[in-house]
Amino acid sequence: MRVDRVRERVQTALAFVLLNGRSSRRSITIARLVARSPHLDNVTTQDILREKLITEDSFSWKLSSEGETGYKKGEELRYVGGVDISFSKDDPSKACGTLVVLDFHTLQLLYQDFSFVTLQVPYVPGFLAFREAPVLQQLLEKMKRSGNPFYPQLLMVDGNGILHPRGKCFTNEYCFGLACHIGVEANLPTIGIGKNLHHVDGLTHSTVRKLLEAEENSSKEFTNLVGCSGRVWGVAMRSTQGSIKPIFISIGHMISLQTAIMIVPEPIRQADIRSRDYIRKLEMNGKVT
DNA sequence: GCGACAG
DNA sequence: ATCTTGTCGC
Repeated sequence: MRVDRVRERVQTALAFVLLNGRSSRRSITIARLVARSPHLDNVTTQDILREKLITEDSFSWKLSSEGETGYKKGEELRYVGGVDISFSKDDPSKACGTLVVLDFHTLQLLYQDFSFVTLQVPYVPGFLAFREAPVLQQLLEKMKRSGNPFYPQLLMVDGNGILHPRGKCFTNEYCFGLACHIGVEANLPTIGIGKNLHHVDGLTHSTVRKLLEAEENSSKEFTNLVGCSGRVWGVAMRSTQGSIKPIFISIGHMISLQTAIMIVPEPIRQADIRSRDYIRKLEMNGKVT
């Protein structure tokens, strides 16, 4: 529809202003829209939550790979959670939030839960959390309340962590993606994994492509995402076998990048696959309306 | 000529 | 995100 088109444009313009801190040609109109936009509350919310963000390792467990023996069972990383959302192809507002927990050693599925919701909040670049976080947090809450012993020690999130723009990208102040958001609110270590690049600090498709080619020499598995400011925002990880399209890993909460990249994104993939699979089955049976 | 940018 | 088209990037 035409209305949707216009809406989309406005939304994009709004996001542009909010993300870049500057306005385009339509600045006057946009400024008015921004003034009464609910996104402003979202900005404030992000600012507040970001105060609690921890960007270092802050957990009691250890990775089994770094120690030989001697760790008690309870001290190892065992329960790795992954969250993702899949959408109905028929109705974009109908979605299925998914939480899975895998055994980090065996990658066996220990827990899975789904939640169907109708999302009202639109997706606006930079404010993904306000659309997707609530569902995922509910799934976590539900599991925690039930006293499930497999409650995750670490959560992998389909979306970015600190690789997130909000104005002055060259400072450390403005970055707080979905993974950070969930991590802080759930008080869990989180890792953000994006399948597409969110442009931050001069990082664009071409920039990243150059970065990947620069270290092409041995096609390293991980390539640091270095922005114009010199800051490392995360890493681009090439999917196992010479795949051209990398995924983007950035820290969410209570974990360092070095630790994060040791915990490869298999869990997220599992969540993604299962979620998609699940919603398809249901739609085949006509149980989703 | 079209449109930047997580899902 | 999801579907689709076409093949590539400013």
